[in-house]
Amino acid sequence: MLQSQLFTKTIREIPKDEESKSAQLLIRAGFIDKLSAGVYTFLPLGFRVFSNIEKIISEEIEKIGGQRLLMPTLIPKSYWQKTNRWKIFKELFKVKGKNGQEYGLGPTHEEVVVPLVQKYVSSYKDLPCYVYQIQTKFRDEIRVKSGLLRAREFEMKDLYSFHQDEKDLERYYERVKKAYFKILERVKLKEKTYLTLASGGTFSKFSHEFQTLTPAGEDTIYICQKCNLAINKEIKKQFPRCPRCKEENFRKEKAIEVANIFKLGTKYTKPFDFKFVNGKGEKQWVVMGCYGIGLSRLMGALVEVHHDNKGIIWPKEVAPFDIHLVKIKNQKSKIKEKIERVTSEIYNTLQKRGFDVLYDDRENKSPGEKLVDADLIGIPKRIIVSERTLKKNCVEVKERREKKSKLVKIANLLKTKSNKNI
RNA sequence: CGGGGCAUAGUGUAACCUGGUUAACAUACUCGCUUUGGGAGCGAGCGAUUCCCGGUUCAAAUCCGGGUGCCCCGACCA
Repeated sequence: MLQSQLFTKTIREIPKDEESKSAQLLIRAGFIDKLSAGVYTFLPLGFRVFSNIEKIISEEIEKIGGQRLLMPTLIPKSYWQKTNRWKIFKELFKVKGKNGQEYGLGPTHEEVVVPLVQKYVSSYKDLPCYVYQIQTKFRDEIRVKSGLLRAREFEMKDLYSFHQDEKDLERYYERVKKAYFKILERVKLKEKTYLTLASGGTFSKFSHEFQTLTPAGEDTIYICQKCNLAINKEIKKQFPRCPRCKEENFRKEKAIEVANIFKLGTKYTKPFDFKFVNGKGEKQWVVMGCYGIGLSRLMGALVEVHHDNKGIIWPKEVAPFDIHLVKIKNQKSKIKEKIERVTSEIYNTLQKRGFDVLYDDRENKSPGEKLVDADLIGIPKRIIVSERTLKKNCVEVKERREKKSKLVKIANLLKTKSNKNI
C-alpha cells in the first residue's frame, strides 16, 4: 500500500472528546473514527487490525470444532419474550417496523441460536454441536466509556455449545478456556490477562472472565499473591481466602474483561423446550455453554497495553502491515533517482515475498513528519531508505518496540524470505 | 440513572466573568519560493449560522430560560 494513497492520515492534536489513551491513539493514527458516543467507524488501518484479530480467533475456534455462521441482528420480540429478556434485558435496543412489529437488536444470540440448533438436533447422535459467529452487537449502555472499551455498537465473537450432559459441557468448557489463552497469546495479551472467577447463574455458581490488566479498565479484580488465581470484585466477599491455596493476601487491580465463558446449562434450552432423545429413547434437556470475545474491545485493550509516548506498538500478528517502508529523499541529492529506484525495488520485492508493506512514498513530507507518523501508526518493523543508508548500500531497519536500529545490506534484504530474518 | 465538566473554521484553543459589529491564534488545507534523518521556513490565500430554540437589550459568542450532544466519576453490566 502506498501511503500517499492511504485513506486516511494522521492527526496532530489529541481529540478533546476522548480521554482514554487507546481511543486517542487509534483516532490520531487513523484507525477509527467516532460517529457518536460508543459508535465508531473502523477505517482501513483499523479494519486491517480487526481482520487480523478475526482471523486468529476464528482459526483457534475452528480448531476446537466451532463452525462459523452468521445470525441476524434484527430479532423479533416474540423470541425475547420466550426467555423474558424483552423485559429484563435493560440494554436491549428496541426498534419498530412500519407495521408495528417490534424487534430487539441482538446484544447476544441465545434467542436465535437455540431455536436454530433445535431444528437440526433431535438425537444424542447430533450432539455435541458447536457454532459461532463474529458479528456486530448492540447494547443500549446507560453510559459508554473509553472509546472501544465500552461501546453501544461493537464487534463480538460468540460461540455456543450444545451437549447431552453437564460432563460433556465441562470437557468442552475447558477446551474453550485453552483456546482462549491461545488466542490471547497470539495477540500478545496473555501476559497481562488473568482468568477470573465471576458471578455465575442458576446453573453454575461461577463463570470465568478473561481480564486484561489496564488502568483504563472498568472492572476491579483481586489476584492471589501466592497462586495468581483472580477473582472479580463483585464476588470477592465470598472469598476471604484464596479458594485454591488458602492465601489471605490479594492484590487489587483494574482490568478490562476481554472475554468470558459461561455454563448456561438449561437456562435457554428450557424456555424453547429444546430436548433430545438419549440412547434409551428418553427425552432430555440439551445442556448449553456460551463463550464470548469482544473483538473491538480487545483491539482497544491491545492499544492500552501496547503503546508508548510516541504511539501504538502493534504485536506482529495483529499489525495492519508487516513492514513500514519509509523513503527519505533530498530533492537536491545527486542520487535521488537511485533512492527512488531502490526503494521501489525493495517495495516490490518484499510484496512478492508475501509481506504486507506500507510504503511511505509521500513527496511533500519532511523526514521528521514521516518518522513521527511511523511511530504513531506503530507497524512493528520500519525500514528506511535514504541517501545516508545508500552510501553504505544499506537500509536502516528498526523494530517499533526497540530503541536501536541496525543497518542491513540491501542485497541481503532482497533475499529475505521471512519476517524474522530482516 | 445521580453528580461534575465541556460545546467557538477540518482539528486544538482564545475572547465569555465585565455585552459594543473585521470572532483571534495555532495547526490542517491551497498557491509560490526555499528546505529534507525526528511533526521545516517565509510570503499569500481559503475556511465559522460561535451546538439548537427562545428571551433580555439599541446591541449577544458573551447575560437569562429551555433543549441537545460529548467527556469524566458513581450506580448498572444477561
